Amino acid sequence: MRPATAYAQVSATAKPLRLPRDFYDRPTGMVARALLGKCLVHETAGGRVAGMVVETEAYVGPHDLACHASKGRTRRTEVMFGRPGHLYVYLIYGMYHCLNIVTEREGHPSAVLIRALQPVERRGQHDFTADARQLWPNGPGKLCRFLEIDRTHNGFDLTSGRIWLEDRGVKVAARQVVRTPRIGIEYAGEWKRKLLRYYVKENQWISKPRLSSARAPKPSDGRS
DNA sequence: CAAGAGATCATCT
DNA sequence: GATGATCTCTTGA
Repeated sequence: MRPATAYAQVSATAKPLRLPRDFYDRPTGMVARALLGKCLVHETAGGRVAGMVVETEAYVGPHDLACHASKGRTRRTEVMFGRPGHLYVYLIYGMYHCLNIVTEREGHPSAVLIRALQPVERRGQHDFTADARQLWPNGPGKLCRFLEIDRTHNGFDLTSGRIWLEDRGVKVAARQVVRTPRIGIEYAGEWKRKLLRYYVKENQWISKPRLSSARAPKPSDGRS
């Protein structure tokens, strides 16, 4: 028998359950926290692709200067003003997509950015350690490639259809949750300092942001 | 290891 | 016409 891997921990769980709309209809920071440990699944024409959420960021509303909706209600941000539980996907830097999940009541524009997944399955494949790093879902742009999601999926309803989030019984304890400022929002004034990024402590699949100020505060955490 | 540049385009002014 | 919720590669100490 192989030793227990992180994946084994993910797969040996209770009955999968698609998260209902109520899950997303809560304060955005709460949803960002609750998403840690949940499994994001895309049933593609070529097979199932799935990963466990290990890193998120909350974009809490029109007053949040880092939130796209703070610039008003436009065609791009329209989805965020709608019902919770839908995808907000946009193209960034001309080459990458970012996947967000709309939160809170209709009319309140807010969303959670999924920044990293721990890979669980890709068309029958369950071991990803030998993959090229480029294929890993350990970053907002890279996880969209992994999940085969692009802006054609913008507005997709997660409560019905071939993309969804489910609870596989993985519990992320409070002591395992690290909070830091969000990444790449230098323009956001006071809001860049708010602790709205959440990730699973010591998980090897969290993204590798370049901003040292946004890194985990404790170098002693990662003894290398 | 840190810092900088380039790729590349939809969206908004 | 400028910008950006990214990522990889290159350079240099």
